[in-house]
Order: sequence, then structure tokens, then C-alpha cells
Amino acid sequence: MDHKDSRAPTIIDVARQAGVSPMTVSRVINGKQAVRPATREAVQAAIDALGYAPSAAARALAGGEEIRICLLFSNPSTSFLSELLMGSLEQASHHNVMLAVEKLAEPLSVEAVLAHLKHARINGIILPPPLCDSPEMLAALRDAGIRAVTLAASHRPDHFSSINMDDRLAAREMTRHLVALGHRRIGFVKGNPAYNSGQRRFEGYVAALADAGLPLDETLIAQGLFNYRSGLDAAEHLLDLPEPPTAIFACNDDMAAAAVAIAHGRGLDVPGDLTVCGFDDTPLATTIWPELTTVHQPISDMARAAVDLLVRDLRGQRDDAADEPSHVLLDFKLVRRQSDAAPRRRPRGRPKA
Amino acid sequence: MDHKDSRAPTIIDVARQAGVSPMTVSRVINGKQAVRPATREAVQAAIDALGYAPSAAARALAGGEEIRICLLFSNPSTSFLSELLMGSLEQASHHNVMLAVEKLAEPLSVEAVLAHLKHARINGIILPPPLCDSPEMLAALRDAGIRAVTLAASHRPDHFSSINMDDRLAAREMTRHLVALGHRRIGFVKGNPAYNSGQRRFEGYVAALADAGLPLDETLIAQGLFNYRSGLDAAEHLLDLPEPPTAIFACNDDMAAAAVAIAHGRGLDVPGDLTVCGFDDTPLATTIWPELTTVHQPISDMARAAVDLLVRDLRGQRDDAADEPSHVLLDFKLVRRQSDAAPRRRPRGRPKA
DNA sequence: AGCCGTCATGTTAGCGAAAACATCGCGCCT
DNA sequence: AGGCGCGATGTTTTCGCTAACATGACGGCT
Repeated sequence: MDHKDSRAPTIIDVARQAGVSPMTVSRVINGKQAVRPATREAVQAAIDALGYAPSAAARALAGGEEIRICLLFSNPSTSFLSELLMGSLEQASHHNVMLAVEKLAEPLSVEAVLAHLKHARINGIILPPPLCDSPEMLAALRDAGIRAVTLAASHRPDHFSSINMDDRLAAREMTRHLVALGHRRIGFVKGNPAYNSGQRRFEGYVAALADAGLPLDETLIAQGLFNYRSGLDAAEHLLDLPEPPTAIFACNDDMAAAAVAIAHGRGLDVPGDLTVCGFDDTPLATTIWPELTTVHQPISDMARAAVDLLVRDLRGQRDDAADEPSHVLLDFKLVRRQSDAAPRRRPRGRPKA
Repeated sequence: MDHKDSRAPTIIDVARQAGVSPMTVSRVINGKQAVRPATREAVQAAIDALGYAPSAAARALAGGEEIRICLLFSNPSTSFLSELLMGSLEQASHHNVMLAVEKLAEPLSVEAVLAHLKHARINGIILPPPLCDSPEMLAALRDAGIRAVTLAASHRPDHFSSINMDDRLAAREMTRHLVALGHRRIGFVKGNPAYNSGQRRFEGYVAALADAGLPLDETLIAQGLFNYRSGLDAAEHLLDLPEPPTAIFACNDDMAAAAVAIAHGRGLDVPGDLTVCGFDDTPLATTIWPELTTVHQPISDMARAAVDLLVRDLRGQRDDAADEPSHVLLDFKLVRRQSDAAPRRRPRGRPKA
């Protein structure tokens, strides 16, 4: 298609084609300043005709500051990670910033990390759990003058922006959904107390019960650790109760999957004899059978938002020093699949042999 | 630490500090041509002292060609994807090439993709499954003159380089391991026939049986589809046999997990009463209980190798047109966890009630 | 002894885009 | 009516680095 087989068209080629100066083309590309509509259209036509796309490298070079941000993670589940990566990569290329991805070695030495970040000229960092909940990490970052935004952190950080999902509300809606289905005895499997999100999910459960005027039965609450193994124990305990729940709401999908396994082990049909719901919408939720009804956390959206915020903060540094961190709360979605149903008419009846 | 609070040090600062010209610094950085050891050390010292790191943007700009490669995926599991991303991102930044990550919309229109790639000035593509197994995709890419390397493809592509793992050998070793444990009746759950890797894993199983002089019992072979649900059916079928296997080797972890679930549902202990092994080492393998003995596919290494190959091909284009595609086979690793054990002394004995 | 190749290093000229500054034309205000 | 201001566009310079070429010193060869 090209006149010459040689190189990709540059902004100068476009300018020539459109009969304007390169600067005008640049303005059109960046949508800046005033350009007459007629001129804009001409330039756009030239761009389309030549199949021009700006060189990211040249842009970064000329644009003054070269922004490099880093997604620093230590130990999230891979599904969480890949969502995170997808979202942040996309948005990073969108803003034309470099995105490094860094895995923190296990004995996490804050100084070592900082030294590395300094060395790699990282301007800003995205911190997913569990790093975002480490006060020393946060403090060290602040002292080093590196911008950060926490993602799904337990606590709202003091000096940084944050992106979160409303765990409490999500759990409340899920519980409300269970109540609407007709369940009255709803078991809850708590998460690892070290993670605050588990706590907030529990609060949502409690609140929804109160909303519905249902009593909070302590015996229906089992402690879990967020992992499958603990979910096994918790479900075992719940189903051993003299009057077992008709539904189990677990704090994450792994534990919910464990509850399904235990139920099947006892010959219970899910959801016929027992409704099981999870939280997070990890791939596990759709690999097991029946597929789990769960809460979908918009991880890639959160990552996108985090990049946006970080870039805004970073670019803003030059403009003004207003620097107020923002805190955004993203929408979750309750996704209904096949593990929930109304309780059997006579909850205490035996499943058919 | 910096003299001025202003900007990051440039190659010129380093040159001044070391008392040489910028070009010499550039040569040291790129490890090119002959630089006297003494000079090299001086420059290195200056680099360290200033904490200098080269600007990727400037490098790409000056370096002539700006290489952009793309990881094009359609539908892999997220764990596979995140490994892929980690490896390729790391290596891409290592080579200072841009890495775009592109998800293909479901109704995969090859032309649309090509148009997009052209537009985004992508020079080379990494193709994981299932895209790498689409002949039309491969043909279209070749016709468009875009370089590609397939990753874990079923067939060795004609015109592109490829990265693979030896599925056949891995399955053979796993089976051999099971035999060494004392198992004689080893069930096999095949994968979706559409994927060739499943076929090659099956071949490995057959070969290992032959190695051990064990008969190939057709009744012990169940067809699966690579998903959990199909694993449930396959395991059910296998355990319903008048003389059930003492071990089940599933073609992937999802189906192995299903087999564990079925075993538990029947009151069978894993691995006491039944050994279950998987393949792939997905996160699922370590979330369920007991954790699965499986084959670890070095996905991130494969991604790294893919990037290396692609960059070499792309840069080589300028140098010479030798252009012979290479095909590399990476090592797998058999990872033993808690789902395998020697069979019970009397295999036909009932599990204790 | 003089010439030339070769190694080690310096100099110049961009790469493609955007910032900063310059220009030009036009309508509006006093 | 003259100047002022501003909107639309052009020119120049700059970003950090490397390719290509230039230089200079040194040693082996005839």
C-alpha cells in the first residue's frame, strides 16, 4: 500500500499530505488547543490515508518526563494477577507510560525494594494486596517520595490515592439475595482475620440480616482462612450442626468450592439441598460444578482506574501541587450461576437416597 | 543524593563524570565494540555513582527501528495467561521492545486482527494456544509478512519459530512414576481431541506402559474434554468399573481435581485409596486438598524464550536474511505433592467404612 | 624509516514528536 | 481609525541516545 517499501510514516509525512505543519498535526493528535474543524478534518484524513500511528518512543522523549510506573505484587492469586495485568497494561499503553511489573521476593525487605525502584527510575507504584496493607511499606514509599496508589487495600491510606470495591455492600447484597430466595438459616464462613476485606464482608452479612429482621445466630458463623483447606473444615462444622444452614455464604470462592465438595461428599445436592455462594469470581468459580454464584470484583477496571489516578498524580506534580489523594469506590456485580436456589420446602427433610 | 533536585542523569552526565565522551558510555552500556577495561570500569563507576539508567524511549528512538511485539491471546486460562504475561513482560523490557497485549474478540475474524496489527505497527506476534493451532491464522500472518512464534502449539509451524514443551515425554515420566510406585491399573483421562497436546500426553502414557511391559487396557481410558465437568463423568465411569484403577492420571489439573472430588464423594481417601495425578500445575492444583501431584509447564520460561526468538528474528531481518525458524523444546518438571502414593496392598479391598 | 591497518575513542547528525516561542490575520474596543 | 488581543498556525529547539563517520595513537610490515 505504501509508496515506498521503506519506513513507517511520520508526523511529517502526514503534515505534507495534509498541507499543514507538523505542529498542527501534533495538535490534532493530542486534541489540544484550537484547530479549525476544517483543518482538523484534513489532518485526520491524511492520518487515515497514510495509516499513521505516532511513535510512542518519540512521544515519551519529547513529552519531557518519561513516566514509569510499576505494578508491585508479592503473592496474589494468579487469576487476580492476570486481571490486574490486563487492566493496567491496557491503560498504561493508553497513557503512553511504561509499565514495569515486579514480583517481590518472599522475605520482603522494604529497603531492597526501594533501592531497586530508585534504580529503575520508577515514578509511581500500584500496590495490590497484601503489600498495600503493610504500613511500613507505605511509610517507606512516602519517605522516598514515590507516588503510589493502593488497590483493594484494607484501610484507606493517608497520603496516597486508593481504589477499592465496596466489600461490605457486596456482601450485604449477596446476603439479601439469599434471604429473598427464602433462606432463613444462612451460614457464613469468615476469612482470614489478617485481611480486613474479610471483616468488611462479614459486616455486610450482619447488616443484611439486620435489614431482614433475622437473628444473628453465632453458631452459623465459622472461621476460615481464605484457603480451600479451611473451607473444608468450616463447611464440615456447619453441616454437622444439629440444625444445619440451608445456605452457606463463604468469604471467597476457594472456601465456597470447599463447601460444595463437602456437601457432595455427604450426598447433598447443590443447590437442591444446600445453596453455596462465594466471593471474588475467580476462575475456580466457573471450573467447578455447579458453577458458583458469587460476587464479581471488577479487578481489571480497578487496575485501569489505578493507572489513571497514578498518571494524573504524576503529571499533576508538574502542573500544580494540589495533590489531594482521591479515593474511588468501584462497582461490583453479583453474578448468579448454578449454586443457589430456594431452600427445600421442609428444610429438615432428608435428601432422597 | 543528587546535586540538583532536577532531572534524572543522562548519558552526558555520566560521560562528564567519567571523563569520557557520551559515545563511550553508550558503548559500555551496550557492551559493544572494544573498550579498554580501564575505561569500562571508570564508566561503570560513574554509572553506579550517579545511579544512571538509560532512557528506553531515547534508545528506541535512536536505535532506528522501534520493535513492537504483541501477545495475542483468545481464551487461555487466566493462570496460563498470567504466567505468560510475567515472562514476556520481563523479557520484553529486557530487550527494550514494546509489548502490547491483545485479547481477541470471540468471533475471531482473522482479517480484522490483521488490520489492527498493521495499524498498531506490530512487528511480531507471540501466539499461545489456541490461536497457534489455527492454520488460517498462521497463513494470514505469513501472507501479511508479520513474524510470529507459536507457543505450545500442537504442530510445528512451517514458517515460524516455535516454543514447546515435550508433552509426550512428560506424560511418559509421570506414568513411569506411577508404575514405580507400584500401580498396575492406571486409569487415564484423555483431553479434548481438538487439542493435540492431549493426544501427545496420551501417547506418553501408552509409551510408558509399554516400557514397563504393562498391557494397555482400553477400559481404563476415559474420554475427557479438559474441563472439570467432563472430569467428573470420566472419574465416575472409571470408578464404576468392576475392577477400578488404583491410580488416575488426568490430562490436566481440572479433570484431576474432579476425580478427587468424585473419590471423596465415594468415601475414598486420596491418595490412600486412589492416587490422582494431573498435568499443567495450575493454581487449582494447589488450592484443592490434597494438593495435586502434577507436571509443571514452564510457561513463563516459554514466554521468555518466545520473546527472545522474536526479537532475534526481527533484528536479524536487518542483518541477514538467513531467517531459518528455530524450534525450541523446554524442560518440564514433575512436581510431587500429596495426591500420589503406593497402592494399598490388596487393591480390591474395600475402603474402611 | 615510512606507510598502513587497527584499536580506542571523539564528533556530528539525526530519530519523531512536543514545548516554547514566533507569526499572522482578523474583529472589537475606545 | 488605530491598536489590542486572541485564535489559528508555523518555526525552532529540545529530549537522550546511537549510527555513521572521523580522529589519533601505536605497532608491524616491507
